[in-house]
Parts: sequence; C-alpha cells; structure tokens
Amino acid sequence: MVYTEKRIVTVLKQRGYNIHAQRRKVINAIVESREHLTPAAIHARVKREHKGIGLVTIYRTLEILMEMGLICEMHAGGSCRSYLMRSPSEHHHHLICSDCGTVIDFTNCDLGGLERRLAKETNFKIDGHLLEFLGQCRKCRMAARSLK
Amino acid sequence: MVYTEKRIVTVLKQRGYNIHAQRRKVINAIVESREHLTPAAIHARVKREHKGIGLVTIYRTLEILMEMGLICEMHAGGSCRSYLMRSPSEHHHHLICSDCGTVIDFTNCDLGGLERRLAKETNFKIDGHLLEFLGQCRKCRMAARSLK
DNA sequence: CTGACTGCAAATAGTTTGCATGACG
DNA sequence: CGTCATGCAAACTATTTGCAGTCAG
Repeated sequence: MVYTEKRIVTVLKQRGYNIHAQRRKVINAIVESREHLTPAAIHARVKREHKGIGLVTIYRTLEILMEMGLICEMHAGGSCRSYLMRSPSEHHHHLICSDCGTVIDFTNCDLGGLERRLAKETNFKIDGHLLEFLGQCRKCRMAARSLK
Repeated sequence: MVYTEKRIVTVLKQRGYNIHAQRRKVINAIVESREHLTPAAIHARVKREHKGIGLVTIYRTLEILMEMGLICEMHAGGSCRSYLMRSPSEHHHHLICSDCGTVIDFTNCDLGGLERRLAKETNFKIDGHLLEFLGQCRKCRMAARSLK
C-alpha cells in the first residue's frame, strides 16, 4: 500500500498538527517522487511552486514524518549524508549504484535466521537491521566499459 | 590477523608516505582501541600524549588509511555520523546497541545467495554490502526493566 | 635540501534553534 | 483569537581547504 498526501495529512491532523500549504506541498513532493531525496532536493522541488518556502520547514516536516514512521532515512555507503525517501512503512532495503546514485528497493531479505542466531549469542534484543548493497548499475557498467 | 602499528607504518612508507610522530600516534590509538571511534574521540585520545595535535591531522590520516583499506567506516543507525574503527580488512558487520552505543562485530553473514539473486534481477555488478543490526544489549535491557 | 606533513584559522556543508510574524481552525 | 507553523538569521557540528612553518629522509 502506498501513502497519499491526503492520507498523511489526515493522520497529521488527528495527531494535532496544523497543516499549512507549505507542509502539504512538502508531503506532496515526497509522495510523488519515486526517488530518494535529500532535504535540499525536496526544498528545490517545492520551491518551484511555492517560491518563499524555507529549508527549515522541510527539516521540521521531515522530523515529524520520521517520528510517525511515515518516511525512512537512507544512509548511502561512503558519503554518509542522510537521505530520505517516500515509503510505505514496510520493511525494505536498498541497492545503490556507487557511480550514479540510483537506488533500487527490495524487500525480501531473509535475515530472520541470522537475527535469531545473533540474538542468542549476544543476548541482544534485536529491533531491526539496516541492509544496503553497493554496486554499479547496468548503465554505469556499460558507460565504464565503453571508456576503455 | 590483526594489524600492528609497525605493520601499518611499514605499508605507508612503502607507498611513499612520510611518518611523523603525530601520524604514528593516531595509528596507534586506532590499533589499540577495540572500539569504534569518531574522529573527535581519536583526537581526544591522542591529545593526552601529544598535546598540540590538531584535529585536522586525524582527518588526514584517516583519509589515507581509508584509501588503503586499513580501516573502515561505520554508519550508526539513526544518528548517521560516520564512525570509524580499527579493523583487519576482512569482511564484517556490526550489532549496535541503540541505548549505550556498544558495538559487537560479527563476520559470517551469509548473504551470497541474496546477492547473486539481486545481481541477476537488477543487472547490477554488486561490490559489497553494509549490514547492521540495531537493538538493545543485555545490560541496557536489564536497566530498562528495573526502571519500571 | 626538498617535498611531504603539521597546525592554525577560515571556509564549507548540513542541520538546528530563537524569535517575531502570520495563518489555521 | 489562541496556538501552532513559518521564515529569517544566527548558532552549531562535522569536515575541508589555504597557507606558512616544520620535519623526515
């Protein structure tokens, strides 16, 4: 299932948040994009329609959405800047192209066995995991090859 | 196998790097610690012995060590600040306590099958992966329980 | 000696906070 | 109308860069 702007706005209102036009547009930008966006990228998008919006508003909106689990952060391999993405709250992972930054999502990761083993060995209560594969997508591989 | 300060210094010299006392101490701090350290933490440690050392030197040394694959970065779940750790260059992962920050390493992750499947489905050339479990260690779990 | 390394200070990038104004309900 | 959201500017944190002095080989 996928979140719509309307649905998210409703949830926010139920929790007592006011929804100004800005916040609505931020949500819309995230929902509409199928890519992972940095706060700055979201800001740029929203600014197209809503000239005067401040980057601060993006951050504040993202904070709320995170708190409610409606979006999730992504940590790209080397650079470590925190990226964000639209997401249904289901469990998923990323496959990231280290050349062009394309991100592909996948869901079935099958780590239950490993998780149980670790929990047993270490006495941890394991809440979740972060799994990301890094590589080179087809396009970048082709491009790299033709350079030689 | 574990790297010693001597061994690392030798490798660096072979590659044409000069080794001042500062750089040697930075390496030593990383090698000696069994924990994952932030650049700032390394700085603090080295400063105990070597008063005037600059944080900049830490960063520059870390950059070289990274480039040579002698250390590896860690990305802790939510906070996303890049942490660093001493490490033999072998493949491994982390189990992180979200309360106290303790990090436990483990090696056998058994993701070969998933990796092959993804590579096939997406046409990616997969170079590696980042796997981190998040949870609560025994100590923090006990502490949390006794609070109630 | 000479080039590489160091430390300082300043620049940058990303993110957060304080505060007066303005909008939602 | 009161309360919460917004936008600006300034503060902060982490990291990088320019530069002049210093040290290893």
